[in-house]
Amino acid sequence: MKPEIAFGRVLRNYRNKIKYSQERLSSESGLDRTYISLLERGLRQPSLTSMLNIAKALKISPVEMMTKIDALHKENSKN
Amino acid sequence: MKPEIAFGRVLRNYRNKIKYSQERLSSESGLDRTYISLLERGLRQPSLTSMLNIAKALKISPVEMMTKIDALHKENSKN
DNA sequence: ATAATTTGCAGACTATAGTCCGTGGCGCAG
DNA sequence: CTGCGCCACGGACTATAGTCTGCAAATTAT
Repeated sequence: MKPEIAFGRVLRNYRNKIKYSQERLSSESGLDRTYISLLERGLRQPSLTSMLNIAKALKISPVEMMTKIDALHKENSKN
Repeated sequence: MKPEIAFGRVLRNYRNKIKYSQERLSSESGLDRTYISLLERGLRQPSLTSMLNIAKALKISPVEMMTKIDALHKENSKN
């Protein structure tokens, strides 16, 4: 699976888990709300610092986040 | 420490460990030679896919790489 | 049913990621 | 000294990350 798609799914999963709106996550992470939307839909991929800011806003470690991304990323075609 | 600096140090460390030149790493990762140089000096930060490509070229997992980056990143001022 | 919250999306924009050319410096082998 | 591998660095360029405004559709709540 493409990295942007994997990242988008992981992002949306964690955001739903803590019941944040995109807007709330936006203000916590310092990134634009519409950009969060683009990320979740896999239409953009983040830079390193954006990843770190988002992980912090989601209250997870960047390592945990990368673990999930990598797992999805390595998947062959399925989903 | 700023994410770009942390990433640059981790990158150079791993590249030296496997004794690749920047040019070799460039061709393995599909990224430009001069861009690798910029990354190592902390003048640029990578996107997610660039990180994944570089980790693969360095023959390490993205999770391991992120672990090191995060450790350096969390350091307060020292170095 | 309707009000409020949330999200998708478009367009136009600025900042930066990433490429491609080259040059010159440094260390080291021949 | 000369060549060679490796790297820092420059300028100019294209692609994409990230912002901002605003509106419409969908959800959820009342």
